[in-house]
Amino acid sequence: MTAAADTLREEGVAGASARVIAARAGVNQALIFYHFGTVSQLLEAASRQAVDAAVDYYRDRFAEVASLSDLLRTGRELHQRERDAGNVAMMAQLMSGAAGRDPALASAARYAMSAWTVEIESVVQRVLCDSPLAEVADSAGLARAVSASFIGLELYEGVDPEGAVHALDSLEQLAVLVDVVNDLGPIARRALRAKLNSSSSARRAELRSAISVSDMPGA
Amino acid sequence: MTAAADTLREEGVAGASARVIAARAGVNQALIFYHFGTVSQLLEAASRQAVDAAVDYYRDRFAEVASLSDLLRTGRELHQRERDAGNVAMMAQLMSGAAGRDPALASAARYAMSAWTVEIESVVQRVLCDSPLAEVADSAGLARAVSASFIGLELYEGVDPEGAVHALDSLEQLAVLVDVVNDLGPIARRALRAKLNSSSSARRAELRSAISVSDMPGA
DNA sequence: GTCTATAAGATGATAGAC
DNA sequence: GTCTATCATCTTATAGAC
Repeated sequence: MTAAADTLREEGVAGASARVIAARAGVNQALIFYHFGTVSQLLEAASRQAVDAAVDYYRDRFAEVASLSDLLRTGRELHQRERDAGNVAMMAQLMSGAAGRDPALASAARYAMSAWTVEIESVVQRVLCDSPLAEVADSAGLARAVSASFIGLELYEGVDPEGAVHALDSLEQLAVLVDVVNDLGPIARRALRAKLNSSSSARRAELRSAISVSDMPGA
Repeated sequence: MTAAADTLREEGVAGASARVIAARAGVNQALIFYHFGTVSQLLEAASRQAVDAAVDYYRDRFAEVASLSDLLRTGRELHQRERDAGNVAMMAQLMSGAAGRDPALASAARYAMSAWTVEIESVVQRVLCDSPLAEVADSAGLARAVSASFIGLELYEGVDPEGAVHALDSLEQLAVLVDVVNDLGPIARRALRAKLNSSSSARRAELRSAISVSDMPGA
């Protein structure tokens, strides 16, 4: 399973054949089918193990995160560590492999994303609960968006390393924006509420009429 | 080339073999090697064509974008259209295939990302130039981050469609945040400047000393 | 340019010895 | 459980007829 995970990380799904993995593990190719049935099922088992280990490692650390700047610092550390470990690359490969309608890889990708978003969501929710950002931030959706974005950035890094660093830097700069709104407190909260009533509710009304629910509050 | 692009979109890199592509085009497999040399080179040519067509289509539309809400509306439209066309999925497949050290696919992925970020960057720069956000937003890095994030979200969508919609919704909600800071104008600008001096310059100082450049303005 | 035929190799998977 | 040996199948890629 270690050999499978390493091969997936370094060679991608395309290079993760039974023979390549078995050679890396120093065993015979037939063993893979004896123990796991198919190559995809081995990759699934290996990635589940890797994701579980990584998420377990961060659970304690996540629990200590109390503020937004804590979150950003932990996030930076997590990204760098997981990047070096190659787990993000592994998830990216699982997801692109899953697009070729491989049920085992799809299941592995779903599991990995779910494991991460569950943890991230609880942290985001805790940190944002008494911030004006709670008005606009949906922690569940946000956790998924953050996870997915990191997958994309990892793939981008494989293709244009300097560009990816550039992109990450600019996202960090943008985090200052969140900090500012947070610090602005009641002023920001009032401005956000006003915005939400004028723009967003119009879109929501469209949505509601589209699904023929007519119990919206009087405009 | 159309058949190659379609196969890449629908079956992924793993399923994009010479025989599959040729069958889709209704021609013989050997023609691919006659015209393009290798399968990867065909995929490269096909993706360049698709990217060029897509970017050309949006160039005029991008030119009309004048405000931040314009940008968000165009962005939403672009995302939906390109998603349906499958171009984001194609880029995702190119990038994950490139991770397996395929030079032609890597080149194709680089070209696609570059083509999009060049266009997006100019729009972002134009829209943000007289906004307080210009203080923290690096348009080049931001354009790359946005492009990469959409790649990740596309892959995620293939694995968990409802979750991906959720993630996109929450990003749209978060866009209201940007709107608010924009509207707050001078107040936000002052708060941002203050933040940048206190937190970010410390990090920049670390970086500068790390690369042994000592010409930073007196603290 | 397009085809048939074919080489030369990789792949997933199984059968059976040990 | 682990191996060897083998299968059918798929792969890229080339040679040569038309």
